[in-house]
Amino acid sequence: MTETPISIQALRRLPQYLRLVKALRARGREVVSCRRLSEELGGDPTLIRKDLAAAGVTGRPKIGYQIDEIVARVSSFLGWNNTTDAVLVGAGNLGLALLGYEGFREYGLNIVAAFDNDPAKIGRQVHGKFILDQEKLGDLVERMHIHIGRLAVPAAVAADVATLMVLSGIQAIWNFTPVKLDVPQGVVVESVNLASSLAVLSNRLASMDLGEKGGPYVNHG
Amino acid sequence: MTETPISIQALRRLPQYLRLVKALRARGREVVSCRRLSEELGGDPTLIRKDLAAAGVTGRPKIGYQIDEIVARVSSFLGWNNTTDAVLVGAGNLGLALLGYEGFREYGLNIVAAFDNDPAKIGRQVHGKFILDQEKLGDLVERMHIHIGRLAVPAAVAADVATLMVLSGIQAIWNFTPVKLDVPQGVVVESVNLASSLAVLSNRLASMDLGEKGGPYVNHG
DNA sequence: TAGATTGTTAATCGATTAACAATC
DNA sequence: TAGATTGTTAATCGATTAACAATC
Repeated sequence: MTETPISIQALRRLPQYLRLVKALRARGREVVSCRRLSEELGGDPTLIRKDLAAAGVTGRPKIGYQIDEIVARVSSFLGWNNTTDAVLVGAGNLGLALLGYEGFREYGLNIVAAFDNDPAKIGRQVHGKFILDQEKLGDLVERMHIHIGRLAVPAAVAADVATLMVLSGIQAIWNFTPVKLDVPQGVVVESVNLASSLAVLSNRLASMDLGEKGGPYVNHG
Repeated sequence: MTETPISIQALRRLPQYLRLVKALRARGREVVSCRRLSEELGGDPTLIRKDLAAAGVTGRPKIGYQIDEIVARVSSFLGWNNTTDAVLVGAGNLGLALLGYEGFREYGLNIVAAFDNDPAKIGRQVHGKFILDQEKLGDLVERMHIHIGRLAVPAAVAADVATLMVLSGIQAIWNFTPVKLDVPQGVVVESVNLASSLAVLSNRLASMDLGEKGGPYVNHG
């Protein structure tokens, strides 16, 4: 229990290692070295070694890392080896897309239902999932022991709906709105901040156009 | 031209300041201090001062910052004061949601059309935008002088479609796939990495459940 | 004026990178 | 064995925070 807690940055890199080694495994590879990973993803090999060590993966000198072990340990470290149920709050454009997006399956996240307060939407079924009355969020959360909720409502009501989620028993909010949420201690919020991402893209495109052709190319993919 | 280039981190914070001061302005405020911003968003007041300075905003001792000036300078610094045309490649669930999502208007990004290679989708119109044949991407990009493309195709074809985008003249790819894209120098890639975001959320929820109740609450919203 | 607040330089902190010893 | 690669400790680098001078 004296292990140093992993840094947010390292945590953000783990899924990329996981995805890459799964691809390598699909092509028949069984072991991989840090140098190889670093060539594919960028970043210093030592950094990758530290990240893997933090997730509990150990390699063998001269051999490298067993790909199966990376997959097993990293998946388990992230809690992605068994399925986690979650709910979606907000069945607008963005919300419904998140409902239909298959990509989340890979991460072991299963949306059991969507919630909205629009009577026109309540009762409908989209991508095989029911849209339920927001009022019933607490019932379902308690009954199915849900911990995670994705928030995808209009910005104007984000704060209020987040409060409702917390009162309903949600412990982790995956926030797809641009609003900074104020939640009580014990509740975690992780925001997908599209505006921040676009700011980085706009700025880099602008510097590029201004003739920063000599600068090193950096791909933060 | 000797200005220190702004850090990625600072860049990511700017949209949050922008959003908050716009909200304050809507409530009739005309000036704001760093301390106030820091109380609302978290983070050290000095950091906010440096971020604003990097975007060209100057305040006045004892007074604070003119909200109108923050809005004007930060918007212009990010290039969000005039509309930029962009295209969307990939008209699946996620792609269509991004097409319909109104939130991007605020950032001055206007999607002029979507592209796909599925004959069943080509020619259809969604959210008022046409879905065109992927083959015609180059034509439109050239004709309308488009620089930015959003990539929202299945992971399996992401690399190939990215190559097509680059060949078509796209200079900045906003990447919504989990794939690390390899692009030539001069092309910028910014990825919205949902897996990374979920990794952070999963991990924080897990540490919370393990009884890390004494730890400081951190909201990365 | 006195106090609040900005602007800027210096100190701290943490993440990344480099160096090198251990080892299959 | 010799060389490649991991694991780990030390050095570097950059971002954040603290201190303090300038000023409305």
